[in-house]
Amino acid sequence: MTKTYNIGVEATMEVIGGKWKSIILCHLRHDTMRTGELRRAIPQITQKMLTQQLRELESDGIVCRHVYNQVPPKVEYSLSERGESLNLILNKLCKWGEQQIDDRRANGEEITLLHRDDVKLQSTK
Amino acid sequence: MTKTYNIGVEATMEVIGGKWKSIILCHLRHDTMRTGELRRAIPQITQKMLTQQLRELESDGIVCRHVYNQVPPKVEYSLSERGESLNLILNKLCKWGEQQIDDRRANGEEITLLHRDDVKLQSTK
DNA sequence: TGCTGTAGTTACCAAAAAGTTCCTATGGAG
DNA sequence: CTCCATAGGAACTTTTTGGTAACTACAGCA
Repeated sequence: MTKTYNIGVEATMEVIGGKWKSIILCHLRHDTMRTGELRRAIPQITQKMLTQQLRELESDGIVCRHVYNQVPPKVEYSLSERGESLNLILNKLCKWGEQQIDDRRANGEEITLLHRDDVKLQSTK
Repeated sequence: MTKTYNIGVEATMEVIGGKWKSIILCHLRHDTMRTGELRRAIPQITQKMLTQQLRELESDGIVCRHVYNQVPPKVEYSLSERGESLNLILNKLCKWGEQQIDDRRANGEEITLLHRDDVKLQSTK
């Protein structure tokens, strides 16, 4: 009945794993975003997956959902404090991937990165 | 035909995502390990998944596979140079998860972490 | 009146990931 | 001779994850 993890990384991947969550979180690093903005920022995601993943992130305490009571609906998402604590990790995950893509292209692979991240790595302190 | 990523983190998660890969990699941070050692270190993994994930990590250039030509067989796995470049990220993924587990337990959840990571975070330089 | 944009739900289906079971080969221990 | 440990493979099933299409509500606009 007690939830058991063997190693910390399991708990982390439970939160940021899956096809979409880390991507959504990377976008939310910069701004608070509306549902439609997120959908346009992640063109391949469907409305269903976007909502579903955001709901899970919300119930894990990673993102905040702010509903404006108006029609047509307006809902904004942003990183919670707990979500912000992932910023450094998200930055590094982006950078590492960019580096691999560069390496692979230098190696002759046909591979493209559409949006390079311009976030400066914060110091680890 | 050209492989396209929208954001760096996609490429990273392609490599370390899934239920087992990040766990395997965390264990290999410390030592070169034999197949059986890994299997014992990750009790819930099956032989099949272990082999499969290690093969994928190998073909992504993250781990090295060293086969000793002897009977009974002996095979060792270790992080490649590219794999080592994930060390800092893996450490942070572990630490973040541990922190969350602590928070959740402090919050009354029944939750256990069997193996706390004792790796010191390296400086980012 | 009918169309648009918004955020979301639902039922259903497909694909990917993971799990189960049984199989291989062989030197050495007893 | 039999059994063990080792690393892995093959066939198959189950579970999880992701995708499709059709639907809601309502203000604003022409």
